[in-house]
Amino acid sequence: MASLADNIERYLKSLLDQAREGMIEIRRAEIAQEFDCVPSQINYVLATRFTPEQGYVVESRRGGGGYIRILRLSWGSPPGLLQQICCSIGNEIGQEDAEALLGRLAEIGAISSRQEAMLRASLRMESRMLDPPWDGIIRASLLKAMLMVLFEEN
Amino acid sequence: MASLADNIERYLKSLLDQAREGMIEIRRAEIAQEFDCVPSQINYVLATRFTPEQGYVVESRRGGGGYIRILRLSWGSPPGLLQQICCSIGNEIGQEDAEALLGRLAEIGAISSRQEAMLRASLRMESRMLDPPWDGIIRASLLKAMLMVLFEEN
DNA sequence: CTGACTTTGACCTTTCCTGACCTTCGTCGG
DNA sequence: CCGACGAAGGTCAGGAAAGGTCAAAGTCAG
Repeated sequence: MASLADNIERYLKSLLDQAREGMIEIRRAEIAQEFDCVPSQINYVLATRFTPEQGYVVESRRGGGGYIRILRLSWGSPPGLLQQICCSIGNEIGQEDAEALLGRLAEIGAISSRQEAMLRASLRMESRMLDPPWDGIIRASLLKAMLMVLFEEN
Repeated sequence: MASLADNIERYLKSLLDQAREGMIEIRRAEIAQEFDCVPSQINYVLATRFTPEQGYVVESRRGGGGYIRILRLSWGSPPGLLQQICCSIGNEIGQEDAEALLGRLAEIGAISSRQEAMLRASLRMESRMLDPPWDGIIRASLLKAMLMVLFEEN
């Protein structure tokens, strides 16, 4: 059921969980061999699941002794979290960035996966109904409203 | 007479009953094959019988390893009340009706007064930015999304 | 007979995976 | 010094594998 890309993603994230400093260094060819796939599959996974929007930074070096380094970005202290998020949303936000943000929130446990699913579904419904530029503007305001209400525990 | 759509609906709901977490993940093509029908019949069933108003949220992903995920909302207690509210909102709602609804939710303690204030502010912003009929539609969508997320305990 | 609900199929979009070919970097022989 | 070579990683396009959309045709109760 889970695709190869999903499995590689999970594996890399589990490595990140174990690692201190939220950083790991891998050899592309090694990972590819472990999962019995072509090396460029690793690039695909990195490009689709480890973007800055999703909270990761990837650097690499070619040539002999080359490597790929993955950093997991962390948000600052919980007190200012909501403010940081709202700031990063801005006045408008694209569908992909919005969903990446939800994924990130779920990953750090700020929202449950059920809440993530519902917010995602809401955003998609809203997306289908509106055209640019309204969709981005409304999406941003919807997201901020929902997060504010959600984090206002009680 | 039980139509094919009815049978598929019953089947999916029985899967949901068995599943923990009130969530199942299916492959469209598989279900279609089990019922010997075209895959798009599954979309029809989902679109007509698993809507948010009926207490369900559907998420999906395309492409290789794609899936369809169905979540059943718990709606907390008392069962039915929030679902009724959600239904009563309909496809669109006026600014006044929406604010009245928020007032009632705050009165019965379903949301805090801070939450009420924030939602009210959000609704007013939408109103200023959108013209009929979009404003009513987006208002309804935002309200329903909020109810779904807020009353999803856990 | 008519309107609402079902069912189907043709065509579309998204996501995944691979393989051929390209670029960068270290190193080693001349 | 320096240029060829090997060992990384990068790019990109194409084909395959899902699921989505929409409108036309079918069915059925009233």
